[in-house]
Amino acid sequence: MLVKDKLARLLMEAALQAQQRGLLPPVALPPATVERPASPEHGDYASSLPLKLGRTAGIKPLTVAETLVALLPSAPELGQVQVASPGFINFILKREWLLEQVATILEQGESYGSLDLGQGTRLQLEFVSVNPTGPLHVGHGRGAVLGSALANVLAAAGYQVETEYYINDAGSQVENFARSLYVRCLEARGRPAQMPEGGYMGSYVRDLAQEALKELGASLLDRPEGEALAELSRFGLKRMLDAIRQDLELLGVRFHVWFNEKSLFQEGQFPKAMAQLQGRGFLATREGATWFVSTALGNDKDNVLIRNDGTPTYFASDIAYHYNKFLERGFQRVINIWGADHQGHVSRMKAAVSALGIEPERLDIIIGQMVTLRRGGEVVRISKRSGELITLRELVEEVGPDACRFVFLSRSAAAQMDFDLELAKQESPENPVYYVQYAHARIASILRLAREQGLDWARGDPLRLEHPAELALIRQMLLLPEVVETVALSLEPHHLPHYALELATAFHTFYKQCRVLGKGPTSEARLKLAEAAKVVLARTLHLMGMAAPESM
RNA sequence: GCGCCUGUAGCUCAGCGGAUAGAGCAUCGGUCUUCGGAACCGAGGGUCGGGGGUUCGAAUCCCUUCAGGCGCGCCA
Repeated sequence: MLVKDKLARLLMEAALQAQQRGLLPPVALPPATVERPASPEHGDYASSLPLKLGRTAGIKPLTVAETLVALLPSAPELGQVQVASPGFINFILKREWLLEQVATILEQGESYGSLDLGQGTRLQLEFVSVNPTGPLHVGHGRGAVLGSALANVLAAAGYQVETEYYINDAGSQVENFARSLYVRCLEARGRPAQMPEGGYMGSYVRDLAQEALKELGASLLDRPEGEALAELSRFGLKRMLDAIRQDLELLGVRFHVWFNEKSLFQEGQFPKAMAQLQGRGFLATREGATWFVSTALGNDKDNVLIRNDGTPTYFASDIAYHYNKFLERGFQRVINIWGADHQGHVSRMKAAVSALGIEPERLDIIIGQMVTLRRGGEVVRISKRSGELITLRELVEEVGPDACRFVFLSRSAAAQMDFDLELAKQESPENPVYYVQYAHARIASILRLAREQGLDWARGDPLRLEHPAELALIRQMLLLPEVVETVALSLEPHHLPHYALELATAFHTFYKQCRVLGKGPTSEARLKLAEAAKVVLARTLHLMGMAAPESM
């Protein structure tokens, strides 16, 4: 149990006691929130419960605070407890307990920070899911990093996580792509042709056309158009998907499952989902099309599911897809990470899910806002269907995967972000990314040296630690489980890099002030502390999907 | 026009009901005979876009207004 939760429980016990003894009126108790005060003068944890309770109880908050403190049960974690005006209770962790945690962390090793919050809940996390009709760009990278880090954290928080990439291989964009490719093939053989409306203009289509001709043979173009298109579609999709997979791999992003949209139709999910909607009265036929009556669920308009030419819309397959996630595969929770351009899709997807009879709370949709890419002062527009683009691959190759991950992660998904390529590169030596990794490498180096010098710190006793910088470092280390909880509950991984920075700072400060290597009990204790700090740093980096280097 | 997101230090961003608003970068000044200086210590820099309100208390909640982004397809 997290320390803050334990303190909250102690407070509740004290409050109940106070009510039983008639020291507090029997009013409803507000939740005993325990938070981390901004200033260290206010202790390790603080609660404003007396301020809240004071109002409803009609008693001076300061008096409430004193009453609660007097009745507070003792606990091994708990050192001093102070009352502060106008009605705060400040908790200071017991020094011995704090120091014992060094050993606890070393025992837990890489599992330090793990929680049982999810209790094995089966959770599916779907992200990236870019149409396989072009290379990944910078914005996709953001979603990829967000998703993979979140998957790590949710797994650490006790969820049974499955990550998935949804391949849109059935829609009209795929046809559009195949046709664009076809046109480029014709052109390459000196047979001018007209690009389709909204065709894919990127130069990669030309390159792909060359490859297609080489691989499939130029005779392809003499076959009936339908056959050629089908052939090119298969070829193009395969190539694009391979490229996408490789690009993601470069960023350290992998998926458990690559799910084909087509399979929804091949395996009968689609009609089942539609039947489900029909049976629950959410379908209507108008103007030759089949509509989802989302207005019945508070949406501002209905949406077409099956066009009057009989083909299903993207929304319709997405409904079948979610039918499959929840009802066929039985995930208890589903999280989708979408780009800002899917904003309008959110409320109707939620409506669709509840129309299928699934509690909409089981579906979370995270919208990752736009990434504006800059080279120096110049803004680079990213567009897939036309013009040139900065690919994710270029970005990763220029900046490196760890720096990419760190930068993407440190902004909240809801905020648009600027990614300045020049800065990210040029910044490298002064980059926060390296600052954190450097702390880890530094510890590794110290421990190496210690071993070379034949030092043995196995019996080092952390209870000997007393320097303020040592205690501050331990306090930072103890925060990791809370950060994991925060991220798992809020689905906001951006807390991770900020924590990593604070942890690294605490270590560097300690290192500067406290000589580690040497003989004697103090050194042995400090070596233990450094080793534990390394564990926490490594875990934090790994949760972010970054390397924890032994040397740099 | 309507919906969602965002306006916090020169720049990029945290903080999203609590006690003097934080970090990184940039700027300026120190540390420099010991374990990796990719480091440490310190300083300056802010009417938290503006205006109302709720509250003992608001950057944080509500209303309004301004600015930017993204949506509002029988595209995905």
